[in-house]
Amino acid sequence: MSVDEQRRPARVKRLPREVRERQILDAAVRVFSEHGYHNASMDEISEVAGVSKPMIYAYLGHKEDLFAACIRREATLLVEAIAGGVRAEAPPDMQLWHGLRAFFRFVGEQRESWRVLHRQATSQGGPFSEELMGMRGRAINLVDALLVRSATSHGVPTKSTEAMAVALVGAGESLADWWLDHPDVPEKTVASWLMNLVWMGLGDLVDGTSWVPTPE
Amino acid sequence: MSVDEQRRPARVKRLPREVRERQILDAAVRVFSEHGYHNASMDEISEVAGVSKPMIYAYLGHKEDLFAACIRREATLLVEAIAGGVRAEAPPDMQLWHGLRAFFRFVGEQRESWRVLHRQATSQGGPFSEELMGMRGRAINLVDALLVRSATSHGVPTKSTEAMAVALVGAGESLADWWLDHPDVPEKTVASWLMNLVWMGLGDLVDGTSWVPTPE
Amino acid sequence: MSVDEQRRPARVKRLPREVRERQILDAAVRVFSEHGYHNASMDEISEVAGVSKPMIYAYLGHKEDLFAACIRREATLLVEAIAGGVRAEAPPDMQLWHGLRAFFRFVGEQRESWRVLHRQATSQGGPFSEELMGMRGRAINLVDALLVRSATSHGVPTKSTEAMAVALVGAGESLADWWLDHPDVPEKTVASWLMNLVWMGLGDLVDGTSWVPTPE
Amino acid sequence: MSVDEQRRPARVKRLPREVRERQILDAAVRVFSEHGYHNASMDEISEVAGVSKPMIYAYLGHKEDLFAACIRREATLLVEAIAGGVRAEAPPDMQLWHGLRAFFRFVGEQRESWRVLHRQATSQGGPFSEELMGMRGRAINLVDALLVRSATSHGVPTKSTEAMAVALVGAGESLADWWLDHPDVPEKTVASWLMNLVWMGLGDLVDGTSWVPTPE
DNA sequence: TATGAATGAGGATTCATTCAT
DNA sequence: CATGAATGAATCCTCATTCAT
Repeated sequence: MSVDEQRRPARVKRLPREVRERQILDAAVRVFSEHGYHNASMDEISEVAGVSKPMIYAYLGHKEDLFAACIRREATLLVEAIAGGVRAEAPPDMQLWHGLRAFFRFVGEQRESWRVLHRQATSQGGPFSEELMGMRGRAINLVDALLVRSATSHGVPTKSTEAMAVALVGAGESLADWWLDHPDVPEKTVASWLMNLVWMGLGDLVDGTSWVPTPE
Repeated sequence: MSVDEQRRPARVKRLPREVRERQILDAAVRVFSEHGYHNASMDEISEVAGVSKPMIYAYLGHKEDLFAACIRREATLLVEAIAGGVRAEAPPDMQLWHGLRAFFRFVGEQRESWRVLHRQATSQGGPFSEELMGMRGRAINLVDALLVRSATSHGVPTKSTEAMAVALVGAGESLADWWLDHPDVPEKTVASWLMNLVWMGLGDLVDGTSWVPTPE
Repeated sequence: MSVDEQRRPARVKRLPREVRERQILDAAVRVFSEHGYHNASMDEISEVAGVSKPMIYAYLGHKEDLFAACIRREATLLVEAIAGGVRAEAPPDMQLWHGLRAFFRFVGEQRESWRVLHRQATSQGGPFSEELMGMRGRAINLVDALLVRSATSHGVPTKSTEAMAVALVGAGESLADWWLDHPDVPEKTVASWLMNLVWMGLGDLVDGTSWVPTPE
Repeated sequence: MSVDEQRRPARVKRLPREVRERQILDAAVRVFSEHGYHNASMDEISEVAGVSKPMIYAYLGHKEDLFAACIRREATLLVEAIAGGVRAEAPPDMQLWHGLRAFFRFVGEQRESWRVLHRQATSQGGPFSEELMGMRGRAINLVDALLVRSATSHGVPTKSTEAMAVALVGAGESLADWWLDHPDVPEKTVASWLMNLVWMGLGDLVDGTSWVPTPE
């Protein structure tokens, strides 16, 4: 089996639309993830997908639409993966823990998806940000909700929780990237590092402890 | 004074090379930050710089080189800003605190620089990553060093410090972005949020406390 | 009944060929008239016709053929309309008069047809000109015949009649276009304007009067 | 001298902008006139002009702009030609006569220009119509003014003059086209035919004579 | 008979880049 | 030192046209 056959689906004729759409999206994710949005050419995507360009345009629209479709699909997968990992009835810390593990598992298994979501979508302005920032925002809200729940259950003011959530999501993204370059570290370990950072760092939300600069 | 005159330096002839280079870099940072690397055109840069394109090529090379030069300059400024804020003789926590404040001050004051560094450079593959990732790496190392010093001084193993540093830098970036959209929050507040997250979260490095999942 | 149903024939299966062809031609005339030959897409025609593209090709051939068929049909209608208006036994002037009235009636009632014939067909080079120019030529010949008959019956030379006929047809076309933008003018009025111009202008054919430049 | 050299200007380097613009417009008129707006490709224009496509875009903008520029230039030439032929102090009939002669002279000498103006521009909807219809409108107004002057100076109502002018312009266009296919007829002859048609046909404006249908 | 699926081929447009002055 | 003039090389996108069912 040649490399080409590995990379390109054997060019099969007359498939139902649904299948072709998936083929195209797969190819697009691969190519966008590899070259970035701008350097990815519709030509290469069509070649990788084993489909002619007109089909891409017919089924998924312009380059922007195609990219948005990629993001939408991958982001949905990610969110579902995380949601699938969390147990709603568990206490807040366990919820966060399972969410983190699901997140890192996703990143580990779907490298290309993650790269498209994090690297590419974040940096493109305009129409994509909306699509993606929506997803990111949902993630942040989720974490935020967790923090608020923890905090209020301890009678602590919640003013900074949104910012905290933002910080944590950023930490997670950054760590995920780092992990991609250090594949030897087991997923559980990375997750536990972040969990510790997060949970301990949120001590002040829980017990009111906080660091304050010593007056100079 | 017209808007144009504000934006474009009056086209003066026969300036020394040094000056021209600064003009060009200023323009490039502005344009890259506004449109992103790919959508920035050399034409616009030359126009904004008030310098003809051949000059740009003569002084700063191809588009990639120019972009790298922008990043190099801005990243250096950022690193210097941070370094300038830190006092070497202070205890680790105060060093981190001052570093954070300097970082947020830079972000607040040099929005365009920050956008180029964070948004643009991160997403471009290839030659820029190297340039930028180098800088980012240096920041991470700095934080790492701090963590290591704290940890070792308490006899705690240091295996995870690099990852921790990565996470913290990510949290900082993410928070900085968030802050750009919430300008009402004072710089000191944002910094203290992150400081608390960081410092408390690092508790385990210092005193061995850590969160562990309850066995299910 | 929705707008779509008004515009598109309900997609019925297994119609006799004749009916399908009419559906297609109707749609084609509509679309060509609206967008012009080049900007009309086979896709839109097939959609408007409520028929799949392969049917169009099977029944009416390539785009050019289809366009030619449109022109042929509409031109035939126009010629028939005019012929139907003329009474062969009437004197030349009354024949012209009735022909003109029939012509303007057609233009007023079949705007789309007229637009396809005049605007689109005229400007497309190549295969259409032939089809259309044939029709136009027939119209011109008709007028020409009338002029010749009038002239010879007065013993006047007929050298310029063809050119005169051409001029008159052009005047009619131009006036018809103008009329489309001035719908308040009654058809009879427009017709009489042109009739007067024509008939009086042909005075020289009839009685030998003519305008000659005064020697300078 | 080869055919190519005849057709394409020898590719000369580094000409001033003005010259290049004229070269490009010349080529564009030629190509548009030959293939029509839609079938004319920017590639062919650039080739005929002996200039690369980017120059065309830099100097004259998009295809639409280029076409509009062609029309504007040619229409201006035509109008100037006619204006140059008319003597303002002459009586109305002589003015019309000289205008007609100038018009036919222009058509005879600038076949390509005429084809672009009449065939192409007329049929393209949208942006061109405006440009051209403006010119055509001016021509019509000119004729109209002449008619009005003649009519009022004879105390005749002027209601239909605009329509008459439209008809006459249409007759002129049509006759000009016909003439292109009958080059043996001398220009003066064609002009006089039209002049007679016009002037005699306008008799009713002047002396109140008119044709009326005999009641049936 | 009728169509959803598929594509070859070509067209407009835009840049980064470089001469020649 | 400085630039107006010029282009090669892509890229996105669309459309008429045709299989295979």
